[in-house]
Amino acid sequence: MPTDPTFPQTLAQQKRQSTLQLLFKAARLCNERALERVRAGAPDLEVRPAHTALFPHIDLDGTRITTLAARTGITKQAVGQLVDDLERMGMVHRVADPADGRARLVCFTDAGRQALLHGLGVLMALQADLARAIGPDRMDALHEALTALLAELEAPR
Amino acid sequence: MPTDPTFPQTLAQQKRQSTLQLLFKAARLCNERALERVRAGAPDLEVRPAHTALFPHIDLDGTRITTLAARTGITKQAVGQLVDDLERMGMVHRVADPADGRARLVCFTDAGRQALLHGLGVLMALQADLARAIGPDRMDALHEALTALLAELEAPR
DNA sequence: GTGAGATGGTAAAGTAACTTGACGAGTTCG
DNA sequence: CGAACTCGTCAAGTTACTTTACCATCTCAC
Repeated sequence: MPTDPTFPQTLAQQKRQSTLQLLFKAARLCNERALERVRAGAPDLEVRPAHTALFPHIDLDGTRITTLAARTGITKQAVGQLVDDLERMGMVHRVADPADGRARLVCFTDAGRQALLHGLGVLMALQADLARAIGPDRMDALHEALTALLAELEAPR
Repeated sequence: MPTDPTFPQTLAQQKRQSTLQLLFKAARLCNERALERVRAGAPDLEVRPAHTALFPHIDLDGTRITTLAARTGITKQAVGQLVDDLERMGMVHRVADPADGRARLVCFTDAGRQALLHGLGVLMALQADLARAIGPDRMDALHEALTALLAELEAPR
């Protein structure tokens, strides 16, 4: 019984909600769902959202902290902290970069690679479930529109 | 499997990126863009993303903290903190709820209403720009797909 | 080759945006 | 009336970052 049954005139409830607001909300909820499922599959897993956001940017043959920072759009210090966590969990390890004495490469361990595949599977399963719910055509349209949107958003200005 | 040459180098580099990953990225970038524009319009504005997220849920005739918490999906304590900030900035004020001695209604000040309209305008302008860039049809499809997706995501389980 | 700067990474502390837990004042209902 | 619930706040903790400062290494012009 959260609120009165009559719809309040908040600006969140205009006749046609802003598409961008929909986008924000959908992203938040999808993220929540995916994490729920990951945790359901591995109850004592202490990998947090920030860590999973890093995973897809680590190359299989290792990636520098600085590169990861550039790819994710956060500072190298922040990446360093996340890598510290992941190293403690045994998901990645740092190895010296043979090409540069200053640099170190963040590499997956076997456990890390396995977790990566598991996470990817969960994401794809969630996507499949959602596609079934809203119809594959809508999901395709969503994919197409988002691809175009990202091309525009990432375009140099 | 990791040595299989067809295995993607990083998850971000698959041939067809996960639609959900696209969704996450698009949301993040849109949010960034919108904030950029708001700040460009009002350089010394100290309203932060968390505050703006609260704005659209405040009814014009006032809303309780508890109601705001339910609408935004965060705790009432967190809402209380945000309202403290907004009150200090002169955007909202708390008035006693005549219907319930425990409750207080969060109401906009004139300055708050003005800021609300400004922010909404920025969001709509960004959306219009993006629609022009990717084509109105794609934007409509995006809107339609997201609406369906949200209906599914918010459905009680 | 060598010194000036750029680059890779770490350390420490601060901040934003939350959370959990405890609690007192006010309301509703059996 | 009293028990149970609800509204809001205070306090402390957590997550996910950031800014500032710093050293080690590399690159390049001279």
